[in-house]
Amino acid sequence: MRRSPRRPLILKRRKLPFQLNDPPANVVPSKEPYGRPPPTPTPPPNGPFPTAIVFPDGIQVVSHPTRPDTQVVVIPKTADLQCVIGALTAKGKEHGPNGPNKFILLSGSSGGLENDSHFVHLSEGDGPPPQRITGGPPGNVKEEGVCLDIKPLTGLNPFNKDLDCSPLDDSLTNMQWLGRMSTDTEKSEGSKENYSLSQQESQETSDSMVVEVEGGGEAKATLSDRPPYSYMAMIQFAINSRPGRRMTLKEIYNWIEDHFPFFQQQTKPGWKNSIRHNLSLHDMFTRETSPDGKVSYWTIRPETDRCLTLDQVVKPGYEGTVTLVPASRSLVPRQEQTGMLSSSTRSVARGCVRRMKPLLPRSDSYLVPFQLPATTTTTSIFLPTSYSPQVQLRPAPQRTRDTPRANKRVRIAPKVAHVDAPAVPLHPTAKEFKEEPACVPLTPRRAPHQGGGGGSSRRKQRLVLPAHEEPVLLFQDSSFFDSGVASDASGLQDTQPELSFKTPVKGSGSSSSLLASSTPSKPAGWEPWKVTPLGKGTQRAMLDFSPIRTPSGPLHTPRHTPQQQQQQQQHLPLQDYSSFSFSFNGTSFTELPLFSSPRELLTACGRDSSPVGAGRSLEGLMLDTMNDSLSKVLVDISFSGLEDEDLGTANISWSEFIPQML
Amino acid sequence: MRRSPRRPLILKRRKLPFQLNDPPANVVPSKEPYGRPPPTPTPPPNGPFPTAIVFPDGIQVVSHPTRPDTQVVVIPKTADLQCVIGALTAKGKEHGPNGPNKFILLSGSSGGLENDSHFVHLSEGDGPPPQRITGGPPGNVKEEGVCLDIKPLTGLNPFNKDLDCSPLDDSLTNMQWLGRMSTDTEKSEGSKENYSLSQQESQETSDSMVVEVEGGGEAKATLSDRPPYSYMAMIQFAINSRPGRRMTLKEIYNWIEDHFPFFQQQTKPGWKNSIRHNLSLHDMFTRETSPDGKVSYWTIRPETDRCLTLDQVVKPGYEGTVTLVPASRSLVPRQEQTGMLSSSTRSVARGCVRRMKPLLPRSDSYLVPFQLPATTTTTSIFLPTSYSPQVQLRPAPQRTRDTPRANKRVRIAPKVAHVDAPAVPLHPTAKEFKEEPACVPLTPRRAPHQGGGGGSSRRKQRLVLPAHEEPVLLFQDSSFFDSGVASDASGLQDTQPELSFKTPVKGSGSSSSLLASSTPSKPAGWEPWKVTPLGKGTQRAMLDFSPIRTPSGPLHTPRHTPQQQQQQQQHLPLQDYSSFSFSFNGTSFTELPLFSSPRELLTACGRDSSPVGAGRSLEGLMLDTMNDSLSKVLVDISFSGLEDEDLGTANISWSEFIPQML
DNA sequence: AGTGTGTTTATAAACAGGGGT
DNA sequence: GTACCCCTGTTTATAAACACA
Ligand SMILES: [Mg+2]
Ligand SMILES: [Mg+2]
Repeated sequence: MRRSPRRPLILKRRKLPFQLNDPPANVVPSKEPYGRPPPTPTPPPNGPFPTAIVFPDGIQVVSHPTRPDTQVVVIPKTADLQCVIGALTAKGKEHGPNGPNKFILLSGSSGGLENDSHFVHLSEGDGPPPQRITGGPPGNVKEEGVCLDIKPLTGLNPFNKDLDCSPLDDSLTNMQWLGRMSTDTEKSEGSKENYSLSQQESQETSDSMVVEVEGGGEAKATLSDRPPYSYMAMIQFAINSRPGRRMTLKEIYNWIEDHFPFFQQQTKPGWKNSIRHNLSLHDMFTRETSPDGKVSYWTIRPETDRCLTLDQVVKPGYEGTVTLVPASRSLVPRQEQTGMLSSSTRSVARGCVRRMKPLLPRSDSYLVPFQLPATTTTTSIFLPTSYSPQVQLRPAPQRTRDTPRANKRVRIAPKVAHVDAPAVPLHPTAKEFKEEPACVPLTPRRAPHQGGGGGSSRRKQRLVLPAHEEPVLLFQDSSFFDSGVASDASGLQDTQPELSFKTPVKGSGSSSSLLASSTPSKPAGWEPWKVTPLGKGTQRAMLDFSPIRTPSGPLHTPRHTPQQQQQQQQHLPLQDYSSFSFSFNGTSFTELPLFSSPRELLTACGRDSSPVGAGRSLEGLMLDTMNDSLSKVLVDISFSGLEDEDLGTANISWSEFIPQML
Repeated sequence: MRRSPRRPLILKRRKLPFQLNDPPANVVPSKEPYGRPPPTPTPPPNGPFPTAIVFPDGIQVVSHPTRPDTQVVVIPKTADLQCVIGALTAKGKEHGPNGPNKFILLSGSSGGLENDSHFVHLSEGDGPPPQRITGGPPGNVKEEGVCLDIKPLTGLNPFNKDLDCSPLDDSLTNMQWLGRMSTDTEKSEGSKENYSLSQQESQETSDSMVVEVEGGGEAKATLSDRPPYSYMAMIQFAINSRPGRRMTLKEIYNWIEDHFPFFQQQTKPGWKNSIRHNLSLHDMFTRETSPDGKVSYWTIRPETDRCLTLDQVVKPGYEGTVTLVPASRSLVPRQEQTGMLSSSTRSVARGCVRRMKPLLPRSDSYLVPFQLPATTTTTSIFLPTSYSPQVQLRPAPQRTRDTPRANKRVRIAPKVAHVDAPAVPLHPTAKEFKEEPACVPLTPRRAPHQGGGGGSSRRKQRLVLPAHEEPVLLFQDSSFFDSGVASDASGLQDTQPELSFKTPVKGSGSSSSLLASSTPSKPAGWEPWKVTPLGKGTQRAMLDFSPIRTPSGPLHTPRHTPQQQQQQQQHLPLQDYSSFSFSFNGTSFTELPLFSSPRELLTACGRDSSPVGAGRSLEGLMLDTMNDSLSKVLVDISFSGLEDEDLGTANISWSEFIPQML
């Protein structure tokens, strides 16, 4: 029934199409009613889970079909929270620290696993201070880089505190090459492009060669599967992998081919067209010219650069992401890919014409990427710790009974236009920041809809303006996790708490100092009124993005007391939540160490062109948390040491909010 | 060979594909070399011109196949300029003021008419003060609206000075309804949508009903042909047709269907998807919400609104553009189109599934649209005369022999972010404006590439930054007209000299007063250096957009002395060029009352989101004038009174530059 | 449950223009 | 010197996935 072979590949909430290379049918769709889009084909349901262990209240825990360290917990709506926690605890302890320690929580409401399940994958380091991944040689690290460990959590036990993260044991998520990029900064740029290309790439990926591609599980995606990242994401990965944070088009091609071998196998160059298209389309990518005017480099506009790198979004289930340039590729001259060969030589290379496979859905979830400012490169772009992405682990609010729904107040930190000049000083004294005004200068556009009252609720997807009339955004019940925050893991679609979240609450407005670098001045000519406040009225869930714990040191974000002025809830110090903790709000998670998925990291700034458009960049912090059901939740739970204390902490949060939800 | 039925429709430089409804072939293109896009199919050549009159030097004048008032002049490269002028004069006098008075100038170099000829259609009023089209009732005109007459020039004789332009005799380019929109402002908005819709539309198009659709020529496009406008253009037409300059989605649908019946005939709703896509994609379209929050209106961001209306781009050759809601349609409830009918009712309406036809190329050329600020509506958006689009008719510079090529200096006025508040005062004292600095505040982004010297020559299409190191842009020889300025008339693709051109030359920067409304402040965080200066280095031709003569009064732009600081040429007062005059530069037209085509009007602001992005809005003023050959030029020459004086004026310009060209 | 509206991504393609052969 | 081809870059069109009211 699918008519077009060119069906767009949607990274978000993929319906697991998995139909690859359908021949160009091009059937004339004479059956579709006029004015109505063709119905979305229903994907076949996922395979049943093999082994199910039934806990009290009907809670079932089954192994994930593809991820050995993950289990799926099917929770009936009638299940008791204590049973859920008990089951999770039991399972968490079952295999010890090396056993499966990730759980996908699924609501059993719809009679089992739904084929269009949207998983939220929360990966949160729960150890004492999380390990910090420093960028390569220690000398290259200019500031305190912040790294939230997103690995299978095997490194999160209290003993794994090595700061360089080099020997992670999961080969599929190997991040050894993380620190390699810091060396040889700005080396051989603009000269001997082919050679320097190989140098840089081999340098970047030399350690990756140790990864065994064949070592994967049975159902895992192969190397040649299409990566679950959008073109925009991959381009960012590529560019940010370079010390200079710039790349020529050819280098981008090559980087993507090297890291996502799927594209090597494409016989048609359409994907390159798409790369170019994305570069041009999205304003976040700008072109610079070498001093001699000979070479064009693509860069990421600093205001919009969230320093996304592949390592931050590396997904264990997808092997291709970690993969590696085969030695034969990374070291040989790349004439073939770069068009250095004559056209006749290239002509013979073409063979069977194969269409692009649709994007592979992430097998089940993805680990949330975090902005690791300059940990992988020695670029001048470096964020002081106070600017680093942080997620505040907030305690569950003392949910008063007043508002039946939509009472969890969570704020989204405005995207602080990322100052990538090293001249930007650290702001260890960030505690003086006021909260609301921080948003205001950042949102000159898409401004607070101060016009009419209601305003439409239709949102620019994932853009929510912290309207100044409601700087504190409200959660709505059962809207948090379903298909929302991390979506279905189909490729970097979520928001990331980038930089330190001012979590500006309405009130004093002194936070502009950090924000001055982004978009301090409201552009003339822009009229904030009347613009439909995206997400207004119907906005459901907001993450309280607060400074996360600084990985290797004390928290740099003491001034985070966001909602206090407008909320009755207590705000606990962050340290109390350094371990796994999240909470439900009503029937949904409400305040969470939720790392919004990197989606907005990738999308928010894409089309925005102006620094004043940082108002639009703020869209990047909107969470995809506006769903109504918490039927499907994927949560990585780390039983780092299996201490009951940690579980107890989690227990507090859960026990407080899960009852409403289940 | 064309593989995909979904071939995009390119409005610019259409190759006259005219292949409509090619069945979904989807042939596997096994013959295309790897890495190389399939070759563009060569369209069949245009039909031969029937009757040719040969003038000395081999100059041939033939009747245009489709436009009765147009003749095509094929000029061999060896032809003498005087012969060209003589031929044009003879032909111009041949039929008197009512005879054919438009000429398409074609270079005979390539052995005749090329099938991919790109015509530049210059329509320039040459009478004394050109008539002004006032917006409807005189009382509604708030400022001196500027209207460059783009009609068949029959109204440009010195006797046709009526200010309301109502009785234009060309039915195909009927603009009678221009003034009608001014009445009933803000009428019945948001209430009884269907009814008010009909009201507004019938009001808008009531006079258009007199247009005879069947009266066209033999080869003319029919009503159901696809309009030559992009979706973005049509949306702007639609929205700007409303007094409030806002429309709901349904209204946009209906407006487009009414004015472009082609879309009525579409059985598949893909075009609506495209409408929605364009609304979302382009930042120039924003959504507003009614005070009660019930209705969403789509608006055009004021900074980016150039007030384009269909009447400004009305093209005589395309009947669909002027056409008119049949009475049966505009007055009946529009349930069928607006989805008011039940789905089952709609279902029966679907019949044969027909694919969208590709965009019709403009039959030959198009009349350049001008921004007629608020002439069609009584909206508050109204440009004072000094802000109105203006083209300066500059004298041919005394071309010194110094630079063999690229010596014509023409500047592009930065797009002054369009102040649509009537509060903006006129600036009759605009002569004090300095030239360069005006550009600077407008181009905070895409800024002057002050990094390396050369910079890449690849441009963001039609965006040229007046790099501050070269505020005066240079023409390159034979680069002006071919496919450039007005392109091939495929749909609103060109730049328009919008607002008054500050033509900021490097030097004193006092022009910011007018610019203050647009984007006075450079956004923080934006780093202008290193951005590849689009069009730099290889930019070929720039139009010297200077204030055009005010239609019904003295010129309001006395301060136009753009290049003088940096050029050796004399700058004549504008009044000297009030009549037809244009000149060649080297082998190309150089300084010209050239109205860049409306393309940039439509495209420049589309994706830009920020007022600071006015720097990007400046792209809108980039001309598509970067071609290398002047092989094909379409020029409307108006022999308004057939006075030899007028021709003499033209003669001066021509004689000075045509020799190098031909 | 279905439709309409809105947001994004993917893909193909037209075309410009530089540079190489 | 020119024609042709490839590469890079810019836009537009179209389909589709998905959110959400
Ligand atoms: Mg770009
Ligand atoms: Mg928009």
